Amino acid sequence: MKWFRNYKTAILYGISLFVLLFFLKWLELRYILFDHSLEIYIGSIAVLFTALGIWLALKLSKPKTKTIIVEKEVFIPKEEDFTMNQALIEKLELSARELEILDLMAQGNSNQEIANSIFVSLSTVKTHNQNIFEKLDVKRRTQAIEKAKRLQIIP
Amino acid sequence: MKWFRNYKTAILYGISLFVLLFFLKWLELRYILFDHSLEIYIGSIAVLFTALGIWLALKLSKPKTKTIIVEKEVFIPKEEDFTMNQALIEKLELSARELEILDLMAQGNSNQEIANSIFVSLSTVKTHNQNIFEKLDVKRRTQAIEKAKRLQIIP
DNA sequence: AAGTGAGTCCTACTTTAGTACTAAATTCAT
DNA sequence: ATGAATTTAGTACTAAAGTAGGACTCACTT
Repeated sequence: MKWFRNYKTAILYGISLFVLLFFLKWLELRYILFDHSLEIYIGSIAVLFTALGIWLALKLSKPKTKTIIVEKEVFIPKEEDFTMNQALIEKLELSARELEILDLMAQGNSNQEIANSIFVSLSTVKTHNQNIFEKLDVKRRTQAIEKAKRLQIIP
Repeated sequence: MKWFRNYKTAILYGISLFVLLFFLKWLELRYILFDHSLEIYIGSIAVLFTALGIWLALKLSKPKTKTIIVEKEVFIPKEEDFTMNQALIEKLELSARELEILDLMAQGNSNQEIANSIFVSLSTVKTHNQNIFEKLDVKRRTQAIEKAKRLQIIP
């Protein structure tokens, strides 16, 4: 009987309307000598347009939203749990290009391979490396990779 | 009088409807003789009852509740989620010494540093490296580190 | 006792990485 | 438009890494 609870008022309205129309009909029969079909027509109009109004309101009204925040433990896969430590990157003053090279470095590429993939010379990669090592305060590429991963600068 | 409170709006609506219809009836009695006003009367009925329907739906219907469940990701620090892929290590035939060196390598140590820390010569480390690279099918230490981490051979 | 595999160490060599500069073109905000 | 930062590229050098052999010891197995 859930539907009844939900539409209780609507049903009550319907019943009251029916009773009311019946009462009016009775009034009409007793006091008015008018064309009966007109009254039925008017009543039908009223009922129909009330229904139309209800339908319009229900269909067009914006639903009142209730936001329930449910905390759910999500096991984040390793490749997804990486959130770049933007603040740290800025503090270390690592440029976008340097990060790009750092990433390629961590993937196991040689300087020559990095140079080829980003279309610059080997010299340029080496220069970037120097800056990266200085900024990260490391001596070797392997240290740079380890530190960058530990500091969440690269995945 | 609890029932009155519960169905107050419905009753009030019923009364207002009654009053309204009575008023319309009165209007009808006064002006219905003029045929040209019938269209206006019907139109008024339609508009009024549409409005009533809208009002009824908006005021009396249960508010539509749209429940938005927001799954809040709770960061689970995977402290020691590293389980060494023992099966894979055996398949790759990596010895304990090789794993030890691989680990030190991944921490950013140079071959000389590795040699010093495990009290062997640089040559020995290099020999181990050759075997590690061959077993992991890589060309460089950085690739070895990347692959070993990816395959969960080292943390 | 011979064989095996892991670990050790070596020489000699090539390749790659890294250092220490210099310097120009480009980008970008003030 | 000017100055700072970034990106680019170079030379010349040293250091480290990697390659390709060979060789020895030791523990363990067959």
